[in-house]
Amino acid sequence: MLFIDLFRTKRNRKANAKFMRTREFDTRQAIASAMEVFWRKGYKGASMTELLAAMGIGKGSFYAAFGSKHELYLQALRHFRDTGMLFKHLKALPEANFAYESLRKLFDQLIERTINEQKTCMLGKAVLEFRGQDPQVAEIVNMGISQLENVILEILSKAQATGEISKGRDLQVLSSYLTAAFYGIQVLGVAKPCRENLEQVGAIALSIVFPNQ
Amino acid sequence: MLFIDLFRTKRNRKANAKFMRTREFDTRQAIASAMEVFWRKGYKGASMTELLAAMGIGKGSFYAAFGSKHELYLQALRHFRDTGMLFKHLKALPEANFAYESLRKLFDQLIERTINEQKTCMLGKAVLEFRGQDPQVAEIVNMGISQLENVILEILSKAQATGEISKGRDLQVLSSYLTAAFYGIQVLGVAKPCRENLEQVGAIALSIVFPNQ
DNA sequence: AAAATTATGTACTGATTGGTACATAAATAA
DNA sequence: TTATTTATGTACCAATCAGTACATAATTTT
Repeated sequence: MLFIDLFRTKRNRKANAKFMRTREFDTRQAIASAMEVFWRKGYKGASMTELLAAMGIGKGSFYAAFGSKHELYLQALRHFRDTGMLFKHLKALPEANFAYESLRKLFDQLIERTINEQKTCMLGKAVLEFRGQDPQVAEIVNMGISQLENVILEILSKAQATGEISKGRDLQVLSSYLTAAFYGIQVLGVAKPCRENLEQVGAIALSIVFPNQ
Repeated sequence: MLFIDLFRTKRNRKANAKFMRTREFDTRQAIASAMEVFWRKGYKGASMTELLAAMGIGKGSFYAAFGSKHELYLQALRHFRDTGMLFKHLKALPEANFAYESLRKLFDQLIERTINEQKTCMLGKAVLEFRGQDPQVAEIVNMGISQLENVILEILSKAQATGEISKGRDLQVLSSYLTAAFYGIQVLGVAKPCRENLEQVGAIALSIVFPNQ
């Protein structure tokens, strides 16, 4: 309910209207579908025609519900960020015993996806397309990347508590570093889709955090 | 002369014509100007109107000389690659004494540019925009990134010869790894333009290659 | 100077862009 | 059933897209 209200626009602002035709599509599902298109094609590369086809709705419904292509893009970016598309399993495994294992899995899945689907993190793609020029995009992306850093930081913190990582190390910087590696592998991976090479690169990136593995 | 011939199109195919009006613009300079626009805006984001304005030529001249926007983009990408835009100094300093210094400088300049101009490597931007879908773009980018890897590899090789890097290490993988770091720092840098953080990340990335620094 | 050839600028094209206007359909409260 | 409100589909819009056609300007060989 609260979720639905977020998407009410000018024409639709009376939240507790007494008379209204019910919406025939699921807003969340429509955003998810649009996200897939933006993810593949980027903002400029995705046309309204394509987006509407993917969402399965008409122009009338769309502009009543979302207002503009740009607004839809922001929603799609938020959806990507809030569903943690590229690192779901990290949150799903908060009790994983070994940080090394978790992060190794993160990189392995990343490499797999990069090579098989040429799908890179949508936030990274947005970063390069907008170069921080669009403040709204910038904020969403910044939050999303901080989120990834924090998830990694949590893992590293637990590892430090259990002794898997030595006490003196600056985990804040290490999580930034691993995040950078995360994006670097994607760019390199699309340009040169060689699994073996990427796995070696990932292993080196991790070896600085876990010198004993 | 050979350079000019590369840009002859259908209308212009008689290479040794006896009668011809001389071209009023410098092809190379025009490509360089177009490159700046593509670099900032991407392929889809750059309109012909913008490109022509930047190049300072009219439609007639343009289509006679280049054939299409896509063709111009390929030329611009090649120009970017062949002028080594983002790592000029690495080639300028082949006799640098210490590999660590050279690479440190590479990362410092990269961070500076990323933060000040939000300008990331055009090849990386092309990678994410095209996702390896355009074979011509893919080939140019692949070559360009290999070029960067090779420049780094050369530096590492010399360092291994002088003992700055120990004998047993796999330099091939290390240069791929540093290339990934190179791109990762850019993505992270545009998303979160914090110089201190990026410098620390860069230092960590290098520390695995030069554990004694 | 005349013939030959290419370069350039301009007017134009059809297709596509994101977005609007609006008539109609659907839903509910009265 | 009727009044009220919102959702939906369609026809339409101006602006912009990349690209063409072509007349004219410029250059060189003859």
